[in-house]
Amino acid sequence: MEIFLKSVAALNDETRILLLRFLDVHGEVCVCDLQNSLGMIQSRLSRHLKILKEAGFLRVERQGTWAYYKIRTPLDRFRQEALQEIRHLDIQLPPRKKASQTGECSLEQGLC
Amino acid sequence: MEIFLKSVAALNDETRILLLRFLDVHGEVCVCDLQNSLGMIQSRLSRHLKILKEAGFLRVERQGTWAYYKIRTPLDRFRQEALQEIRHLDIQLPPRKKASQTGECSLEQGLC
DNA sequence: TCATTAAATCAACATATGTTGATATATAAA
DNA sequence: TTTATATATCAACATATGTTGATTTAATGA
Repeated sequence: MEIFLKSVAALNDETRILLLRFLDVHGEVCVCDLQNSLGMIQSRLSRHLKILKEAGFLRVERQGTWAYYKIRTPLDRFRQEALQEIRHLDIQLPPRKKASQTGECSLEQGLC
Repeated sequence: MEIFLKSVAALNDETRILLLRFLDVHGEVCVCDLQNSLGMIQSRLSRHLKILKEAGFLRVERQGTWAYYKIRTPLDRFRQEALQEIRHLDIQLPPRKKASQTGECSLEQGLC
Protein backbone atom coordinates (compact mmCIF):
# COMPACT_ATOMS: atom_id res chain seq x y z
CA MET A 1 0.00 0.00 0.00
CA GLU A 2 1.11 3.55 -0.70
CA ILE A 3 2.93 5.06 2.26
CA PHE A 4 0.52 8.00 2.35
CA LEU A 5 -2.50 5.71 2.67
CA LYS A 6 -0.67 3.70 5.31
CA SER A 7 0.14 6.87 7.24
CA VAL A 8 -3.48 7.98 7.16
CA ALA A 9 -4.66 4.56 8.33
CA ALA A 10 -2.13 4.68 11.16
CA LEU A 11 -3.39 8.11 12.24
CA ASN A 12 -7.00 6.93 12.23
CA ASP A 13 -7.09 5.64 15.81
CA GLU A 14 -7.20 7.52 19.11
CA THR A 15 -4.90 5.06 20.88
CA ARG A 16 -2.20 5.66 18.27
CA ILE A 17 -2.69 9.43 18.42
CA LEU A 18 -2.14 9.21 22.18
CA LEU A 19 0.98 7.10 21.66
CA LEU A 20 2.41 9.59 19.17
CA ARG A 21 1.74 12.47 21.54
CA PHE A 22 3.26 10.61 24.49
CA LEU A 23 6.40 9.73 22.57
CA ASP A 24 6.57 13.25 21.15
CA VAL A 25 6.65 14.63 24.70
CA HIS A 26 8.76 11.98 26.42
CA GLY A 27 11.14 10.87 23.71
CA GLU A 28 12.36 7.29 23.89
CA VAL A 29 10.11 4.98 25.94
CA CYS A 30 10.06 1.19 26.32
CA VAL A 31 6.88 -0.86 26.00
CA CYS A 32 7.03 -1.71 29.69
CA ASP A 33 6.92 1.97 30.67
CA LEU A 34 4.14 2.64 28.19
CA GLN A 35 2.14 -0.12 29.88
CA ASN A 36 2.60 1.44 33.30
CA SER A 37 2.14 5.01 32.16
CA LEU A 38 -0.87 4.56 29.91
CA GLY A 39 -2.53 1.65 31.70
CA MET A 40 -2.76 -0.45 28.58
CA ILE A 41 -2.11 -4.15 28.25
CA GLN A 42 0.99 -5.23 26.42
CA SER A 43 -0.57 -6.89 23.38
CA ARG A 44 -2.59 -3.78 22.66
CA LEU A 45 0.49 -1.54 22.81
CA SER A 46 2.54 -3.95 20.74
CA ARG A 47 -0.07 -3.94 18.01
CA HIS A 48 -0.35 -0.16 17.79
CA LEU A 49 3.39 0.43 18.01
CA LYS A 50 3.89 -1.96 15.10
CA ILE A 51 1.32 -0.14 12.98
CA LEU A 52 2.92 3.24 13.73
CA LYS A 53 6.38 1.85 13.00
CA GLU A 54 5.32 0.34 9.68
CA ALA A 55 3.67 3.62 8.71
CA GLY A 56 7.01 5.37 9.20
CA PHE A 57 6.17 7.32 12.35
CA LEU A 58 8.30 5.40 14.84
CA ARG A 59 11.70 3.82 15.19
CA VAL A 60 12.47 1.01 17.61
CA GLU A 61 15.80 0.31 19.25
CA ARG A 62 16.34 -2.89 21.18
CA GLN A 63 18.39 -3.01 24.37
CA GLY A 64 18.44 -6.51 25.73
CA THR A 65 14.87 -7.61 26.23
CA TRP A 66 13.59 -4.05 26.15
CA ALA A 67 12.29 -2.33 23.06
CA TYR A 68 12.57 1.45 23.08
CA TYR A 69 10.27 3.31 20.74
CA LYS A 70 10.61 6.92 19.65
CA ILE A 71 9.39 9.25 16.93
CA ARG A 72 11.43 8.73 13.78
CA THR A 73 13.52 11.62 12.56
CA PRO A 74 13.39 13.17 10.16
CA LEU A 75 9.72 12.84 9.38
CA ASP A 76 8.56 13.70 5.90
CA ARG A 77 6.44 16.76 5.30
CA PHE A 78 3.01 15.16 5.68
CA ARG A 79 3.82 13.19 8.84
CA GLN A 80 5.49 16.27 10.34
CA GLU A 81 2.32 18.24 9.64
CA ALA A 82 0.20 15.51 11.22
CA LEU A 83 2.41 15.54 14.32
CA GLN A 84 1.99 19.29 14.53
CA GLU A 85 -1.80 18.87 14.44
CA ILE A 86 -1.55 16.28 17.20
CA ARG A 87 0.39 18.77 19.33
CA HIS A 88 -2.59 21.09 19.16
CA LEU A 89 -5.13 18.47 20.24
CA ASP A 90 -6.58 18.71 23.72
CA ILE A 91 -5.27 15.43 25.12
CA GLN A 92 -5.08 14.44 28.79
CA LEU A 93 -1.57 13.02 28.89
CA PRO A 94 -0.84 10.76 31.89
CA PRO A 95 2.58 11.19 33.53
CA ARG A 96 5.44 8.92 32.56
CA LYS A 97 6.27 6.13 35.00
CA LYS A 98 9.88 5.05 34.57
CA ALA A 99 9.41 1.60 36.06
CA SER A 100 12.06 -0.04 33.93
CA GLN A 101 14.79 2.45 34.77
CA THR A 102 14.25 2.44 38.53
CA GLY A 103 14.21 -1.33 38.74
CA GLU A 104 10.55 -1.35 39.71
CA CYS A 105 9.76 -3.28 36.60
CA SER A 106 9.40 -6.72 38.17
CA LEU A 107 6.75 -9.29 38.87
CA GLU A 108 7.22 -8.93 42.65
CA GLN A 109 6.02 -5.38 42.50
CA GLY A 110 3.30 -6.27 40.07
CA LEU A 111 4.13 -3.50 37.66
CA CYS A 112 4.90 -5.45 34.50
CA MET B 1 -15.05 14.89 17.28
CA GLU B 2 -11.98 17.03 16.71
CA ILE B 3 -11.79 18.25 13.14
CA PHE B 4 -8.31 16.76 12.72
CA LEU B 5 -9.51 13.30 13.71
CA LYS B 6 -12.51 13.71 11.41
CA SER B 7 -10.23 14.75 8.54
CA VAL B 8 -8.02 11.72 9.05
CA ALA B 9 -11.03 9.40 9.16
CA ALA B 10 -12.31 10.98 5.94
CA LEU B 11 -8.96 10.41 4.23
CA ASN B 12 -8.87 6.78 5.32
CA ASP B 13 -10.77 5.34 2.35
CA GLU B 14 -9.67 4.80 -1.24
CA THR B 15 -13.04 5.77 -2.70
CA ARG B 16 -12.84 9.16 -0.99
CA ILE B 17 -9.22 9.65 -2.07
CA LEU B 18 -10.35 9.03 -5.65
CA LEU B 19 -13.21 11.51 -5.23
CA LEU B 20 -10.88 14.18 -3.88
CA ARG B 21 -8.48 13.65 -6.76
CA PHE B 22 -11.28 13.72 -9.33
CA LEU B 23 -12.73 16.95 -7.95
CA ASP B 24 -9.24 18.43 -7.63
CA VAL B 25 -8.71 17.86 -11.35
CA HIS B 26 -12.19 18.61 -12.67
CA GLY B 27 -13.44 21.28 -10.32
CA GLU B 28 -17.18 21.42 -9.74
CA VAL B 29 -18.99 18.16 -10.56
CA CYS B 30 -22.55 16.99 -9.86
CA VAL B 31 -23.34 13.60 -8.32
CA CYS B 32 -24.90 12.47 -11.59
CA ASP B 33 -21.67 13.07 -13.50
CA LEU B 34 -19.66 11.39 -10.77
CA GLN B 35 -21.89 8.33 -11.17
CA ASN B 36 -21.29 8.20 -14.91
CA SER B 37 -17.61 9.03 -14.72
CA LEU B 38 -16.61 6.79 -11.88
CA GLY B 39 -19.12 3.99 -12.41
CA MET B 40 -20.35 4.07 -8.84
CA ILE B 41 -23.91 3.78 -7.65
CA GLN B 42 -25.54 6.88 -6.29
CA SER B 43 -25.98 5.89 -2.64
CA ARG B 44 -22.30 5.06 -2.40
CA LEU B 45 -21.27 8.44 -3.80
CA SER B 46 -23.75 10.31 -1.63
CA ARG B 47 -22.35 8.67 1.49
CA HIS B 48 -18.72 9.46 0.70
CA LEU B 49 -19.45 13.01 -0.46
CA LYS B 50 -21.21 13.66 2.82
CA ILE B 51 -18.28 12.37 4.84
CA LEU B 52 -15.83 14.52 2.86
CA LYS B 53 -18.08 17.56 3.23
CA GLU B 54 -18.46 17.12 6.98
CA ALA B 55 -14.71 16.73 7.32
CA GLY B 56 -14.27 20.12 5.69
CA PHE B 57 -12.83 18.98 2.36
CA LEU B 58 -15.80 19.74 0.12
CA ARG B 59 -18.43 22.35 -0.49
CA VAL B 60 -21.77 21.64 -2.14
CA GLU B 61 -23.84 24.07 -4.17
CA ARG B 62 -27.36 23.18 -5.20
CA GLN B 63 -28.75 24.15 -8.60
CA GLY B 64 -32.27 22.87 -8.96
CA THR B 65 -32.23 19.15 -8.38
CA TRP B 66 -28.52 18.95 -8.99
CA ALA B 67 -25.88 19.06 -6.29
CA TYR B 68 -22.49 20.31 -7.41
CA TYR B 69 -19.57 19.33 -5.26
CA LYS B 70 -16.12 20.91 -5.30
CA ILE B 71 -13.01 21.18 -3.15
CA ARG B 72 -13.52 23.80 -0.49
CA THR B 73 -11.27 26.83 -0.57
CA PRO B 74 -9.32 27.81 1.28
CA LEU B 75 -8.27 24.54 2.88
CA ASP B 76 -6.38 24.70 6.13
CA ARG B 77 -2.75 23.71 6.30
CA PHE B 78 -3.18 20.01 7.08
CA ARG B 79 -5.91 19.36 4.50
CA GLN B 80 -3.92 21.29 1.90
CA GLU B 81 -0.93 19.07 2.66
CA ALA B 82 -3.09 15.96 2.37
CA LEU B 83 -4.40 17.12 -0.99
CA GLN B 84 -0.85 17.65 -2.15
CA GLU B 85 0.01 14.07 -1.16
CA ILE B 86 -3.01 12.84 -3.08
CA ARG B 87 -1.78 14.70 -6.18
CA HIS B 88 1.37 12.60 -6.04
CA LEU B 89 -0.43 9.26 -5.78
CA ASP B 90 -0.44 7.00 -8.80
CA ILE B 91 -4.18 6.94 -9.47
CA GLN B 92 -5.90 5.81 -12.66
CA LEU B 93 -8.35 8.66 -13.10
CA PRO B 94 -11.28 7.88 -15.45
CA PRO B 95 -12.32 10.68 -17.82
CA ARG B 96 -15.15 12.99 -16.88
CA LYS B 97 -18.49 12.32 -18.57
CA LYS B 98 -20.57 15.48 -18.64
CA ALA B 99 -23.92 13.73 -18.96
CA SER B 100 -25.88 16.36 -17.08
CA GLN B 101 -24.61 19.29 -19.15
CA THR B 102 -25.14 17.68 -22.54
CA GLY B 103 -28.66 16.61 -21.72
CA GLU B 104 -27.68 12.95 -21.85
CA CYS B 105 -28.59 12.63 -18.22
CA SER B 106 -31.97 11.00 -18.70
CA LEU B 107 -33.68 7.69 -18.12
CA GLU B 108 -34.25 7.20 -21.87
CA GLN B 109 -30.54 7.02 -22.47
CA GLY B 110 -30.04 4.94 -19.37
CA LEU B 111 -27.24 7.05 -18.00
CA CYS B 112 -28.69 8.18 -14.69
C1' DT C 1 20.24 -26.10 30.77
C1' DC C 2 16.49 -23.99 33.21
C1' DA C 3 13.91 -20.08 34.86
C1' DT C 4 12.64 -15.37 34.24
C1' DT C 5 10.87 -11.57 31.80
C1' DA C 6 9.95 -8.13 27.91
C1' DA C 7 7.88 -8.07 23.76
C1' DA C 8 5.54 -10.17 19.66
C1' DT C 9 2.00 -12.93 17.81
C1' DC C 10 -2.34 -15.50 17.73
C1' DA C 11 -7.37 -16.69 18.26
C1' DA C 12 -11.83 -15.29 19.59
C1' DC C 13 -14.82 -11.81 19.95
C1' DA C 14 -16.99 -7.10 19.57
C1' DT C 15 -17.44 -2.86 17.14
C1' DA C 16 -16.94 0.17 13.16
C1' DT C 17 -17.17 1.01 8.39
C1' DG C 18 -18.27 0.26 3.40
C1' DT C 19 -21.49 -1.62 -0.20
C1' DT C 20 -25.83 -2.45 -2.07
C1' DG C 21 -30.78 -2.16 -3.24
C1' DA C 22 -34.93 -0.04 -1.65
C1' DT C 23 -37.21 3.92 -0.07
C1' DA C 24 -37.78 8.83 1.03
C1' DT C 25 -37.21 13.69 -0.08
C1' DA C 26 -37.17 17.63 -2.99
C1' DT C 27 -37.25 20.16 -7.18
C1' DA C 28 -39.00 20.90 -11.82
C1' DA C 29 -42.18 20.34 -15.48
C1' DA C 30 -46.54 18.78 -17.55
C1' DT D 1 -51.71 17.86 -8.69
C1' DT D 2 -49.32 14.31 -10.92
C1' DT D 3 -45.03 12.67 -12.91
C1' DA D 4 -40.18 12.48 -13.49
C1' DT D 5 -35.65 12.89 -11.83
C1' DA D 6 -31.51 14.03 -8.84
C1' DT D 7 -30.03 13.33 -4.42
C1' DA D 8 -30.28 11.71 0.44
C1' DT D 9 -31.25 8.25 3.73
C1' DC D 10 -32.20 3.61 5.43
C1' DA D 11 -31.77 -1.48 6.35
C1' DA D 12 -29.30 -5.61 5.66
C1' DC D 13 -25.19 -7.56 4.98
C1' DA D 14 -20.07 -8.22 4.46
C1' DT D 15 -15.52 -6.84 5.62
C1' DA D 16 -12.08 -4.45 8.38
C1' DT D 17 -10.25 -3.11 12.68
C1' DG D 18 -9.55 -2.93 17.77
C1' DT D 19 -9.46 -5.42 22.34
C1' DT D 20 -8.38 -9.11 25.24
C1' DG D 21 -6.20 -13.22 27.23
C1' DA D 22 -3.24 -16.99 25.95
C1' DT D 23 0.79 -18.50 23.74
C1' DT D 24 5.25 -17.95 21.58
C1' DT D 25 9.73 -15.90 20.96
C1' DA D 26 13.99 -14.00 22.44
C1' DA D 27 17.29 -12.28 25.66
C1' DT D 28 19.25 -12.55 30.34
C1' DG D 29 21.08 -14.65 34.39
C1' DA D 30 21.33 -18.48 37.78
